[in-house]
Amino acid sequence: MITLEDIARQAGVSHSTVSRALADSSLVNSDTKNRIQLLAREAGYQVNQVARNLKTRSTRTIGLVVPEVSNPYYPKLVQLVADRARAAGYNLQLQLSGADQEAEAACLASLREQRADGILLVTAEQGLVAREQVNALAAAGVPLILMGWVEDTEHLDTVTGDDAKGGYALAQHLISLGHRRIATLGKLPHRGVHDRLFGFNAALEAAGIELAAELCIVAKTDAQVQSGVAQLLALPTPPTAIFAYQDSLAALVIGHLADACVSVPQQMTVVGFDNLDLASYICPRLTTIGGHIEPLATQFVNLLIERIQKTAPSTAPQHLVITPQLVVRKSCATPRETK
Amino acid sequence: MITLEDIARQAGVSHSTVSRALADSSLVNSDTKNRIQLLAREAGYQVNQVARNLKTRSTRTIGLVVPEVSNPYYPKLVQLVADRARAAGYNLQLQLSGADQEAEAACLASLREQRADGILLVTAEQGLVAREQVNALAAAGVPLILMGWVEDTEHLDTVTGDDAKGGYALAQHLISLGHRRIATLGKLPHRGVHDRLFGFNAALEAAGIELAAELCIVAKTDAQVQSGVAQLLALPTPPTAIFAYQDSLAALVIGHLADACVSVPQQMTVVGFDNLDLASYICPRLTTIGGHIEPLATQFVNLLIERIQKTAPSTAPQHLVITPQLVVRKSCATPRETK
DNA sequence: AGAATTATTGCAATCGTGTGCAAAGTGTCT
DNA sequence: AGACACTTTGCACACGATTGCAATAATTCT
Repeated sequence: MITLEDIARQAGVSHSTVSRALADSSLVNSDTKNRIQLLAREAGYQVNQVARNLKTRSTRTIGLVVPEVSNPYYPKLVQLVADRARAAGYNLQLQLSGADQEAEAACLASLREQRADGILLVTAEQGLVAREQVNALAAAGVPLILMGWVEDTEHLDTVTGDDAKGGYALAQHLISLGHRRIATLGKLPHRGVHDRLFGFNAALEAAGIELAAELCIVAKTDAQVQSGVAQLLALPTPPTAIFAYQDSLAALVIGHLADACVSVPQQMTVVGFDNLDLASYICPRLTTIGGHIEPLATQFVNLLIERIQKTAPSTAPQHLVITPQLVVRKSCATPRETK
Repeated sequence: MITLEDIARQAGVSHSTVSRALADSSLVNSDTKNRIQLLAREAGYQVNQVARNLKTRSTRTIGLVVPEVSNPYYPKLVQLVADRARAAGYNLQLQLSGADQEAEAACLASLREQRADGILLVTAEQGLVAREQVNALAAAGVPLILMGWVEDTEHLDTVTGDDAKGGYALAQHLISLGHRRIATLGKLPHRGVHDRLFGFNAALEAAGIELAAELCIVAKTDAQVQSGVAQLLALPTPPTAIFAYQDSLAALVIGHLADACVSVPQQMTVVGFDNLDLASYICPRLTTIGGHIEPLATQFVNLLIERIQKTAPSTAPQHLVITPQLVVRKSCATPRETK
């Protein structure tokens, strides 16, 4: 691998001059500068960023920690973050913390060892697993932004979607269509007042609709969804609408309904959350909540870069909240009883 | 940020001893070793990998270049590669070359500057855009594996799915169901004998089925798919089956067929390619070609690591080919005319 | 006891850059 | 001609680790 020294020897100057010439410094004679630049280009010189990073104490790298990229929510986020990072001149070091974030601490440790200039940490259902490390990083002054709502993070920068508001809007939509018996299907018990299920239920309560326990299905895997759907259909009075915690679950629900010869939306209304690409792939196209991922990603990266470059208007922890929007498509209808 | 020197001062030894102690070298007294290790842990010392990388001339990082992660094919690959890389103790630097690979050269340059130990390059429809850089890297001895079939790469290590064989199997399946008038819908003119469309058409020809020009639709975007489907349905004798170049296109096709009140598979058979997760999400679940991505990813990473560690059985360029399998689900039926 | 061996430790160089500072060179002005 | 300013260049150190080699201390052997 060819170094500054090699070019210097070839040009008959010192490596300092080559360094300055390639940095286009005004301290070198423009003739020699051109000569050196040409020489370097011909020789195929590529700067050794490792050495540069050591010297400059900066890597122009941001670390992005997400649980996985199998779940289609995350790739969308990764793509947006990667694009914005690149536009700002940063490299992206991707770290996958595992479906249950079990490797979160290891990811952060690795990023810290690599001296990433800043870290974007996306939490999921498990919350903030590596709380100690995050606090240590924050204490050490490493720029770090958290995505997703987690308890006790007032001292950290956070970017969050207003899931509760999204859930609320979704429920209102179903109620306005005339639905009264509405099932929810999703993950384990939700994460408090900032959760989409919480908002959804809040709207139901506000409309005076009872939350029947038999209409709350806990399901994550395809098999669980299948049995959940079967369970709902077997009820004496089945629901007329199902809210799935996320689009991919909604897609599975629709599949299992089709297997049971229940057509969507004629015989059952189904809604999801996140407006992933698959929401417009599947049939019928899904009514869902969307528009939050893009601004989330943008703010996520922007805030981090402000922190890295210390150009943020305030040094106080920021808590950005993005409000998502209802996206109406074809998976909802008025309940069949009222038809 | 705390350094070896700091720990050394605190322990009253030289930084060399600290370095050895943390590397668990047998050259240091086990008492001092323990003392130093404890001290380092308490002080929250994290090795500076940048400095280490410079000295050891290795980064334990592999660069992965993919066009994008919006297209659901790539996240699946990224996930598998990331898991295997982590298992082997390597970090992953993700580089997105853009939907049209326009930034491919920049990605490679960046990875080279960062001194990645090895590079995994995934090409797409555009082929190998940054051919010069790849040849330069290969000449410089940087381990690099190519995924995807591209012309004139006999001198490089490659890992490829046998797309033609997959296409062939798919066509045979449709033929065996009785289909004779079969449309193909996909990207721009295909890439020769290694392409899925090529294999598909080869099977049709082998069965003596004519390839009508009006049944070959070129489409990439949703709008193009929509008009393509409309075009097919408007034919005097429409096809009884449609082969979409990839699963996501098949999903769109199914959506537009539904809009036109054509039910799948009763009135139209549809097949895709790749067996992405969405193939089992959508309704009806998609018959497709699959099983290749996992072995592709595994071989991809394994071969690279063998190259990096110079443990490969042969130094000659390897050309690994993975044969995919037919995955039969619910999107195919016998043609309606014969019912 | 003295020599030889072994166990520990520190010194110093190195990886490839960036950069403050001094030195040398060039040109201008009085 | 000499003082001065300005341009251009190189020296040398630093970034934070790893590691060969020499030096010292501890132990064993004759």
